[in-house]
Amino acid sequence: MANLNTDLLTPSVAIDCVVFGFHENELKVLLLKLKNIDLWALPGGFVHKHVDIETEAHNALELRTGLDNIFLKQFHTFGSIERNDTDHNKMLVDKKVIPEEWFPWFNQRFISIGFYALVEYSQVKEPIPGPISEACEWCSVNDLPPLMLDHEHILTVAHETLKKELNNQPIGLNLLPKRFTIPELQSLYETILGKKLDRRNFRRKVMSFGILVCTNERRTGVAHKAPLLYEFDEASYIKANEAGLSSGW
Amino acid sequence: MANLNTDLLTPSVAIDCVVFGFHENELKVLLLKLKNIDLWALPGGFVHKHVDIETEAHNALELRTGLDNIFLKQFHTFGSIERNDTDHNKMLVDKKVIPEEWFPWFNQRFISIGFYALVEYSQVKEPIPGPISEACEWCSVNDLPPLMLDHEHILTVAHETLKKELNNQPIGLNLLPKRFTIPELQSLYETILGKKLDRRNFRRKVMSFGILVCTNERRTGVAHKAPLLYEFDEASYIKANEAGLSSGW
DNA sequence: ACAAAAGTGTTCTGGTTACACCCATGG
DNA sequence: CCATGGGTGTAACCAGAACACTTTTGT
Repeated sequence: MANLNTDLLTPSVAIDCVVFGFHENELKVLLLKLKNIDLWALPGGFVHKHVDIETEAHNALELRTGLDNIFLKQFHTFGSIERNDTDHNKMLVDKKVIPEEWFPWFNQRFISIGFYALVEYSQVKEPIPGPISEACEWCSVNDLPPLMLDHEHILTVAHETLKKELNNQPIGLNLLPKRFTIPELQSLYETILGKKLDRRNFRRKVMSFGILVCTNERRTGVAHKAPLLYEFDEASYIKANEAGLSSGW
Repeated sequence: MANLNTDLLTPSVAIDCVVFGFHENELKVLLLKLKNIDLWALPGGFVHKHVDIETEAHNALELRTGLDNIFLKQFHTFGSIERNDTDHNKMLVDKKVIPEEWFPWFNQRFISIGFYALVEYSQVKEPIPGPISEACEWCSVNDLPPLMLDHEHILTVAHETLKKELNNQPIGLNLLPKRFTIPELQSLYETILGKKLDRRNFRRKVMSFGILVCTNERRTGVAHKAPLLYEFDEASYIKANEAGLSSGW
């Protein structure tokens, strides 16, 4: 986007991606730091006229993470008129975050389609900043820098959605390395939910989903008793994802 | 929209509303029949530049139903490039569904934000057709006429969403008259879910939600034992709606 | 009186909660 | 050898599923 060929883009429509990762028992989000100013933004972008919005979201994330097989899900579309803030856009020009020529495009009324993504933290070697940013970093959800416009709100809604999804779907395949221990999986759940769970009940419940395969190998080198390593059985995992976990009516 | 002042509209963005009603034990949807052609469409429209998308959806429905206090919820945004179909739009011009001047606007690449609405069937006295339609009618979800573009898909996704929402939220306040019997509420649930439920278990479950108030009056005039009339306790209903019903983690 | 639908209760089962206990490992 | 965390078991409890019986109404 060193150049902005607005003829190729769908007017009024933007996408924003909330990319979740998990590292050192913290839920992280991938954020871009804008140039010349202490303000951060969600990765995202505009929608080319001939490209599906889902594809465009994938492309945006591939540019930032280098990964091309990211779990992505649309969760909400943000269409308040207050998202459009001329003063904010003028400021972006003043601070040379965006060139002046881009002002008219940026100053449109935008509707933004929110996606959330789940990625394995360690697979993102070096997050890549975009044309209007000077850094791309993982930030802890509990300790966010100042975010532009309504991006903090978008992030919150994504997090809420993720919490709810835990009741309907298994989670972990996209956030954990191939092999992991049950306590690590539990820590992921606890981190997303923001509360402690009972060890024994957690184990029983996730085992009952029938999506975990024990590899009879153990994580070595750590203190205390070496925990068993598990993998997801991908076929069952996908099936559980489609069918859903909860009972209901 | 007898006139289409495109300067006032947000390009590329449309909204489509799936309006559910309940009548004679059938789940109904409000549909518009296009002029001069046997093709139906969801109510919806375009988004004015200075109007929130939620407000715009409300306005669209007020125009069709005359109601201004409709329960509305965004459920998905449809952004496939295949939604844009030039042949289809040419056909609309040929058949004089839309005037030729409108063709360029209609033939844009559109992203459509889907909303579903729940309304009390009997409160919609006479559904009102719009500028490109000659009729506005309730159609049974199980017996749909031919729908334009991807509108059947949108409708299906809305119905799927509604089914899932039944597990998290109480439903009925917006679909039933003020007073109703438990069997009527059950019939609503059965209709949405498309399956039979056990009378006794259903009653116990909905009563446990603590959102129903018994009026000690009975529905008279019907055959067999006169059932008791209930009302929703709105405060509890709203609380249940926000807090959610299922337990989960 | 009888058919049909409303209203109430009971059992059985499976999942959730809240625990106690033993095992392995690094320090 | 002991503190710490991993792994397993179990009793109490509650919600959902399946089902039988009584009550009330119109015909």
